[in-house]
Amino acid sequence: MSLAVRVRSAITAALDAMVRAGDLAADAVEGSTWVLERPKRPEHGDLATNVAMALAKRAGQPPRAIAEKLARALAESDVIAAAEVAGPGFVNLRLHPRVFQDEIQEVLRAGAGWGRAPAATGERIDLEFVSANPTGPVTVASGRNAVLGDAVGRLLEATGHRVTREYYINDRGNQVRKFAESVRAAATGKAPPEDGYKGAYVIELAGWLRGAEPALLDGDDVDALGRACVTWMLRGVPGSRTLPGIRPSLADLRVHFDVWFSEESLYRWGAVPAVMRQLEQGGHLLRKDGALFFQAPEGSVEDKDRVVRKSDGTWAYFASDVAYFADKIARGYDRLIAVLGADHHGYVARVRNALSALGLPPDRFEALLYQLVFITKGGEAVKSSKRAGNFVTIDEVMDEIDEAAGRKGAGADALRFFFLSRSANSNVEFDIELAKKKSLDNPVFYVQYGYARLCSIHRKARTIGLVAPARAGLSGTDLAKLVHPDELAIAHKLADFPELVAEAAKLREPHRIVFYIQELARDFQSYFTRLKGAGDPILPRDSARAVPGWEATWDLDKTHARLAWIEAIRLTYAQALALVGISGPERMDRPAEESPEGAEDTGAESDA
RNA sequence: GCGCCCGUAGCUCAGCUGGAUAGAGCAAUGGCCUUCGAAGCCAUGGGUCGUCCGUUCGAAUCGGACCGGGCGUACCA
Repeated sequence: MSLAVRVRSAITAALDAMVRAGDLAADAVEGSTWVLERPKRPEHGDLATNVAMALAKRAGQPPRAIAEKLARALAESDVIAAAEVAGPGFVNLRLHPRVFQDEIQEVLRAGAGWGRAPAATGERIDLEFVSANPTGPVTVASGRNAVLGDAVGRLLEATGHRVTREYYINDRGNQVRKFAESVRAAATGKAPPEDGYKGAYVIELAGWLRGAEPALLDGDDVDALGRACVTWMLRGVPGSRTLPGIRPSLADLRVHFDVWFSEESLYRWGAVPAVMRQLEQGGHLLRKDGALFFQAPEGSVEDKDRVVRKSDGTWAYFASDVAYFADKIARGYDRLIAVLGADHHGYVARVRNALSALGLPPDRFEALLYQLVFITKGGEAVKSSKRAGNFVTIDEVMDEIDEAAGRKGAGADALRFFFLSRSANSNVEFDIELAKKKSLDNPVFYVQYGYARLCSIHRKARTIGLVAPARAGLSGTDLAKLVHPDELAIAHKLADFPELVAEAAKLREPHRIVFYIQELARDFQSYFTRLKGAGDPILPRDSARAVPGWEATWDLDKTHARLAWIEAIRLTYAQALALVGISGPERMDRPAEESPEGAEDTGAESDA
């Protein structure tokens, strides 16, 4: 049983006892809502409750009077060591160390399942994210979408939902046509068309298609060429750094999809006209100025009429979107989540209205909006545009950081941490120069270093013949040896983890996990360093072990208890990192120091 | 104009389903490595929580008005 549940039931039992003793009216307790919270200040106890204040009105007693009686009644409990009344009527609780020690056992018993709900007990969720136009590489701006969507997916899975990760490929329409025309122009050495794509990758793609798809390049089927371009954009050009491919780039970020859904396929299967016919039969389409509009349903204040077929006879993107969402619902999901930049927020009402018009449940659609990423360079705003070809790709950022850290994947870790360490509601400024220059200052490395150190303690323990009891079961380990206040406090923090995961998943807020990891890392590092200063090492030092008969004076039980505790921390840490897709390295070597400027450098000035 | 998001320390951000003396990282200053990992630890300084009004025993948190910023309000996607 979890710590919070144990404490809550102790309070409930005490309230019941008060009712039986006539100290409290039964109907005051019935249906009341009160909270158990972590006080900010340690003097206020391990936990505190506002129950006395919450009951005061209905009980017809002053909060402090109820609190006093509750504190006395709690004295009977075996989980609460002390209860005292404070302030306007808070009851501050101090728990028996045993409660925290038991929690270590809970963590170890749960193992890799710690913090996770049983699988496949929740909803079937379709999670659509990224879905960036396949007319350019993955930019840092899309990276935020990718990382957020992926982390939310991990959270949803951890809380028992079945998640399909989906990328909607806009592989038709104006943008793709323009892209194809730009590639064709580049292949023949011509200037790109007006509003065409100008990046270096366009030229690279053209060169590649010259070998791979010459017939398409020279033919006159722009749509077919467009599809080929999209295919190669997704897949990447072998060996190219300019065109690594959307799919491999995302894979480097540890973002994977179950479904790559083609917009064009909705037309190929006739889904768009079918859905439009249905809307028309329902009287939701309106002809105006030679175009066809979707009429927002009566009473929907949110949105106005939207074009579905332009006056030139082509379908607008909104037509395929309606068909797409209808298709998703037909696939039987309980919930459709789309991760969207804030610039798409108007889209939410549009999709909901269309679903209602089709007689489908609009509430199944949920938008997860995040604020936009502003790219700057040395503080100056950079206008990012795929068409103009000036953008920052996640690959260049990841490569740069990988190199600085001397470890493949460090860039993905840093990027993920950067985007996930703030709420989706806050704007992000991404400074290219800063990101590259200070890449090793990213707090993710602090967090990872903390993980590596936990692992290192286990390694060291093994070399002197000690094995964390956790790994072989806890039998014989006396967790009562964990008495250091920090050890109990950290155990308490571990106890918070499952509830935190549930909360973060419910709110779709992975940044909560990131903050938790940082706190856990800090708490342990602080404890560890201070323990060293206090001359109370976890493991016997080499010099101590050199003395014959050292075992007689060493408290081996305490060491075992601490190793079990460390394993519980490591496990929680690993689970938390996995939830946000950040790697937990077992070792981390400090990257080679840059040689001090000019130290050995008697040669020419650089960049003269 | 209307709609959504934001305004918290010098900077970047947590905290916002109401709780006690508002937190972290970076930056600044001063300490701490002869053995378990110093990418660290400890300490100090730094805040009218945009402004005003309201609700409440209690407001950074809820409501209203205003100020400032971002985004949207396309026959672009």
